[in-house]
Amino acid sequence: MSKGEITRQFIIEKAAPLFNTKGIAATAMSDIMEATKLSKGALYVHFENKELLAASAVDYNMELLSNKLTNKLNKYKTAKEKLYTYLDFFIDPNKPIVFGGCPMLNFGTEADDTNEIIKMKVNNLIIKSQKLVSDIIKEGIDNNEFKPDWNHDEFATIMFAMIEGGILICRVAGNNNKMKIINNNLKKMIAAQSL
Amino acid sequence: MSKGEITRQFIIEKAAPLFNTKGIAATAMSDIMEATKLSKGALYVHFENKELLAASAVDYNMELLSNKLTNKLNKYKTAKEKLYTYLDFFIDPNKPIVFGGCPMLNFGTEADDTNEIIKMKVNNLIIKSQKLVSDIIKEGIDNNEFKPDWNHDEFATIMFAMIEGGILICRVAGNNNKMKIINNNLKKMIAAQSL
Amino acid sequence: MSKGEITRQFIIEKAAPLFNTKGIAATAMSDIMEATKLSKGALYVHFENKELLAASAVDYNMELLSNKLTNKLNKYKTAKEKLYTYLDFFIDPNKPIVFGGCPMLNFGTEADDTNEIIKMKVNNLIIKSQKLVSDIIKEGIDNNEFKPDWNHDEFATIMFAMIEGGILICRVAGNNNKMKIINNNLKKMIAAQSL
Amino acid sequence: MSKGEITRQFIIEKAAPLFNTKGIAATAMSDIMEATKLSKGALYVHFENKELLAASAVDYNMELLSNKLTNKLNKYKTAKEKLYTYLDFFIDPNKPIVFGGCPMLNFGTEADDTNEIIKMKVNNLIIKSQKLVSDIIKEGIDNNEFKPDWNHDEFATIMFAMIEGGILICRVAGNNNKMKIINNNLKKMIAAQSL
DNA sequence: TATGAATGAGCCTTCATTCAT
DNA sequence: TATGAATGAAGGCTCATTCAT
Repeated sequence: MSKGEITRQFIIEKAAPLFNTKGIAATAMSDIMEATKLSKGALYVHFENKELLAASAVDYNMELLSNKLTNKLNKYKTAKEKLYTYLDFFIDPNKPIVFGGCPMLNFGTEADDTNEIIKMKVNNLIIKSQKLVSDIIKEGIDNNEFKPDWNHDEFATIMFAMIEGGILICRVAGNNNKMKIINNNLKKMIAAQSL
Repeated sequence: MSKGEITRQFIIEKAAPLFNTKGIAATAMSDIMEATKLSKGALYVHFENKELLAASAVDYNMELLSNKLTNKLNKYKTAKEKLYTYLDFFIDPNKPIVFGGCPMLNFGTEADDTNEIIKMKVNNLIIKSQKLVSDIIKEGIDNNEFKPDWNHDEFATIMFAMIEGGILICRVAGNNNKMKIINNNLKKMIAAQSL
Repeated sequence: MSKGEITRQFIIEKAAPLFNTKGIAATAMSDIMEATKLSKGALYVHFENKELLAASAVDYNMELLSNKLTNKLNKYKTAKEKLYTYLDFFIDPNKPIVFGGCPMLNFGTEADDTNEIIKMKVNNLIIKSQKLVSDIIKEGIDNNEFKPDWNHDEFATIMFAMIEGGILICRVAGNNNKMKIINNNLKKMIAAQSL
Repeated sequence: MSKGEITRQFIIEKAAPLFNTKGIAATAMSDIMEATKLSKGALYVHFENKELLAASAVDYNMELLSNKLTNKLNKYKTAKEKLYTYLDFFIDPNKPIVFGGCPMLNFGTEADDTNEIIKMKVNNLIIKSQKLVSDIIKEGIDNNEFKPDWNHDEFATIMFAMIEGGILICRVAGNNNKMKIINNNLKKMIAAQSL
């Protein structure tokens, strides 16, 4: 990695939590200057404008979430264990895995009406996330862990939606009570499909 | 309503969709001037600062949603009908009842880390929304529409979370496909508890 | 004149000599802030952007020149006197009537490749200037001051071009020697056509 | 020419039309980077700062004009032919010999109030240009082409001024109509002095 | 020589807010 | 109440220039 690439990556890593916390519009280039201790000009050496830096930060936040989740899931073998691990991964929205909370939720709601590029980035990960769950279940069906007629696609959607909704509820409430209920109920649904 | 109150209300009505669409940080007072065709000074006669105007706009958006929903629900008698109506009320997130989409989702994600007052406002409506569903079910249980052991509180949470998550998915996707699945599955869960 | 119009005019009057001296590109809004002792925001209350302010300053400089010239000319009756007065009006390019020198020359050369609007403004005054001279001669012909076959249109062009070229030479030289020669020769040409 | 000198010359050749078109103030080092495809550092190896590069570009533009003109003139023998060729050399200000138009006019008007060094460079060429014409006429007088009492110095000034003024008029107008008139009249004046 | 990362002053512009009218 | 002129901090961005490599 060249010096430029190192700095570029460094900027992204410092900017990502800012954007995910305050939002894109409310994060100023001067906030990123402060966080990186870099000069204004240095930021613009590596990013043509704020929008492109924000887009990179969105990517970074989403990849961070994806990678951390994938790493966790890879430690488990059975589909059921994987699904439970997935659910527990999101159990504490007030102490989130990615600083600032779920980037799909944060950037998705900020960008839906105003930023087509970021909207598409978020959409891609939302689709990928549901596919991940759906594929785990499919695997579980093939391994005779789950009932063969379980509609894995629909359940993946339901599970994803419930988790995101749960994150919203809990972050706004300031506690994770409702996520525990959601987590519990999803586990029950999974158990109900287990053989 | 005095003339002042009329103007104040007029400002809120024009500002509310702007805040709900662009977000609070990205909405400038000049945007509201343009939308209302009022002068800078006129805005500040009625609202001490942007934050208070934003707070009023948040209230307005949330009340608008609440009222429209309540009005719809009041047209139905049975709990089941009410629940189904509730679900169908959110069936089209890309042509939302409140311009800009669900204010709980929009303002909740923007405010969770940065604006305690708005965070609390959103939290109150989230709680109220779940209570509304929970109470409908309770009533249904009393009326022998639903099984008496249905955990109405938990279902209200699940239903709320799934709808909000569904809104996110659909607005970002640009289509309502996933909400149909969510709607369908929730109706099945309700039917499963019906007597 | 409303307060706003007064301020607007005041800004133009202070900005005009700056633009005419340094050029549009080299004149910063901060230069105008200093010259007017107004705040940055105040400037933008009255002018949408620098380009529009510059355009107004160009207009002002050109009108100033036009008006001063016209006033001078109006003091004389005969066409010959008017032409001589016109020539003497431009006799000292290093102490120009309009601060910074001839705006047609200054803005014309800066704008010809880069700013269509200003280019057109300058073109209009150049045409008007030649017409002014041409019309004076025509009047002189009608009054039997000048030979009837004098090509007044062509002479107006020649005279205008020679004056502008003379301004260039003299401003760059730092003295008015060459303008005296030009002035002299033009007067001889006029005398040669006099009856 | 060493490699360094080749690069230096290359930079000047690419920068010269930019400066002559946009003006010195409005031409950024980054414009020159783009035009040369050279790095920031490479530019500063060859030129201490923008001002010195601009000065070199001014020189280059003026020498280019001078050389092209001299080459043309050298093809002719008689003074009259030379004068006519000189005039025709400037017949099309909207498709100028030097890209961006006459550098004396462009840099003279930009520099007169702000840049003493460039002002002097322009002044030198203006003087030299007039001397060139004056010397041609002097030669013509010695060769009995022209009347011996023709004031060659004064005519050189008049001719130079008229051409520069004509360039201004035509570039701003976007057509060469007036230069044709100027060209024509100057030729008539020359013819009037021919034996 | 040449690169391009880094600087920081300065650019034009927008912002929320104040206040005389 | 309402206007809109005025403020000045802050916004995103560009500039000429420096310097380690």
